[in-house]
Amino acid sequence: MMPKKRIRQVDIADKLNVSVGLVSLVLSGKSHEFRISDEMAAKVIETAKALGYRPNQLARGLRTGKSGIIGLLVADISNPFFGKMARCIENEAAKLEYQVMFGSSDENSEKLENLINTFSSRQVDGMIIVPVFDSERILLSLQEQSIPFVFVDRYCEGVDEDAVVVDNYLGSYELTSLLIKKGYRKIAALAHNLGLSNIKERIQGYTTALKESPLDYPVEEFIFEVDFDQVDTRLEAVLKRAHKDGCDAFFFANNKLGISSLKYFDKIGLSIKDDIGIVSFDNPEAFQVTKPGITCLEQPIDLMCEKAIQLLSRKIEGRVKTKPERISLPGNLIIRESC
Amino acid sequence: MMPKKRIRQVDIADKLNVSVGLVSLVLSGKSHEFRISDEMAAKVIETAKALGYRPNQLARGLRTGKSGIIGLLVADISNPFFGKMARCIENEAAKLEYQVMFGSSDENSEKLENLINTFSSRQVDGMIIVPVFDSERILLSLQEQSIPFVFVDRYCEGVDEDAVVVDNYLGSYELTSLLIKKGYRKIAALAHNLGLSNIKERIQGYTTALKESPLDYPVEEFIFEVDFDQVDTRLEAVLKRAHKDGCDAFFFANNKLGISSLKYFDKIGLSIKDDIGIVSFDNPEAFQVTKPGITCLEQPIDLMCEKAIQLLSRKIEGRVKTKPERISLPGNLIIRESC
DNA sequence: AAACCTTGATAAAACGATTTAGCCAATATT
DNA sequence: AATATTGGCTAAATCGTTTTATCAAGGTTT
Repeated sequence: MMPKKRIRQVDIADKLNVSVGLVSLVLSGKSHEFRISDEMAAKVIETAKALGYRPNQLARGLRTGKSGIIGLLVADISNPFFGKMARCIENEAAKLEYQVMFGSSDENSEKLENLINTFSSRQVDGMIIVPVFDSERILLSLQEQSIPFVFVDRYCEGVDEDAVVVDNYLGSYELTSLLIKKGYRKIAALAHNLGLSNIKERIQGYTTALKESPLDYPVEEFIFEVDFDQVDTRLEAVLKRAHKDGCDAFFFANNKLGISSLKYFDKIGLSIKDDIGIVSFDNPEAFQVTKPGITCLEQPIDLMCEKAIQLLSRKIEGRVKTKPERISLPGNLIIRESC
Repeated sequence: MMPKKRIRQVDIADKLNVSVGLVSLVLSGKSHEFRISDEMAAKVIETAKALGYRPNQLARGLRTGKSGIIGLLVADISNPFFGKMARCIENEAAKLEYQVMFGSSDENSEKLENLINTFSSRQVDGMIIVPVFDSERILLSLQEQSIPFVFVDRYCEGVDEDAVVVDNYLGSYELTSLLIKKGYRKIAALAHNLGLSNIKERIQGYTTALKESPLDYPVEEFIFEVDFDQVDTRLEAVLKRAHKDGCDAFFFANNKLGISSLKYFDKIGLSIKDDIGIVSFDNPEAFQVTKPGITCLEQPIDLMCEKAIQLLSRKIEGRVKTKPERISLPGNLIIRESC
């Protein structure tokens, strides 16, 4: 069986005894603009279809300088939060005829750097980036390469670019206030990296809510940082420790920590709602099916992605814009039975 | 501030007063093969680094005929099962210096066709495909284009290509047998599309286990098909109906149905384990944190992806191979408290 | 009849790499 | 001394498009 060669514009041109240029003009819809006769145009389109022509986007991209690809850089595509994000970005990008290429940084700035560099090498037209800790340098260098990008979920302090995030401060403030209102007396906060912009804001909201409350204890002593790769080794101990120190409620700064902790509470034998109160950022399915359901702050991922692609595409198309925007969208407080 | 032009090989060549060809040879590591002097090679590499050269993969791809991109076509990247898959494919692909571009078909053959066509247009070197119902035609046409691809999770009956799947039959057989052993008398099965190869096998395993058991009722009458887009409208009624008809246990053919049903059982007021027994395919986090935990069959996603990329890469590299393989890997039965 | 449009096409130069054929010294071989 | 070999490089074709400049032929205008 023959390997069957791909059909190129020149094949169409040869068949019709015309030039490649003409074929190109017709196929890219410039017939009228370049006064190609309607009959000729029709013939070209017809044989293109008949031969099963598909444009070679590599060649087209090389010539036009646009690859039609958007790079999506998340911490981990297998995290349902980023999975949802990927899906929303995919949908929005598709509307503008972009394809999405993704990469997971694992919250590691070196990996992020590698990904950014390969994506740049692949001539992506723009990137949607979830920046990680300590990635300022590479992001500044990306700026210098003048490849358009926007931040989502978090931003990088030293890098002045568009960003779309949930209102982290308000969300945490609401979650924490709820715990306080319910009568919990000592609330621990857990986060995986206190250096990230979104986490900082979340801790800020948490702290402020407590400071404004009648509760009076050294809040800072009950903010715990448990890195992702320490979940298996340290999380259980931290939870036990906090409980032993009198914490009767927990604020989780993201879904991973919330979910993992659920397992440990069960193991330790602490009953949620009866023994301890719980609130968390994000709204993964696990929070919806577990009993009691977990009170949480759902992020408007679809809206965030819509905005992000809007910002990105106008950058790509070079539509001017005075200053980078930092868009903050309200989260959705979902009250369940965990507190 | 200047737009700062990208550095090309010719810029390096000009700076050193040599030809582009030489620069290319050096940078692609062919110095020795083409007897470029070590000092020259060193100079090229040095200035490449100094100027911050990054190869243009579009140009390279156009010339070499390899884009370095693998297309991943799943049903929905936001489904944690496919999210995990994406992550594993990403990791395996990275080892071979491939980037991954993804697309979600939503179990829709038209969408799949569009995605396959755009991916083909983008010159992906190969694709990992989760085929959907009624996609035989487009897949055969892909075969004719001689673009390498392998199936994962399911295969398409009429298309003879490599496939990597979990042992669906055995997994379902084990899950169902467990329910039978626990003493449940009437077990309903729910699936979202009985036409898919993996679902067929799962139903086969379920049916066989029942037929081999002392239980004696018309099994076929308790196999329910609830499409993804009918979950909100029909699932609750189906569950109620089955329970009213005497079903005391449920077999779910995938995570989506299992998770959604959990919510409805809660709503209907049926207590899992006390009132009904439950088993499901897949092992999403929701099954791990809910109480009681859901007994399920975990798929070896990492292994499946490893195999899939192996098969794909050997196809891409044209390494001969007698016949397409259909690899079936054993699942991992996880026994929890839901039955 | 010369000058001018108009219409409908073509030819050729890009885009940035890879890759092959070949050139010219200098050295080695017979 | 003539020829072959080797080392080190260059020139040019090529990948499949897009895009601009150009051209031929016919129709209008003076």
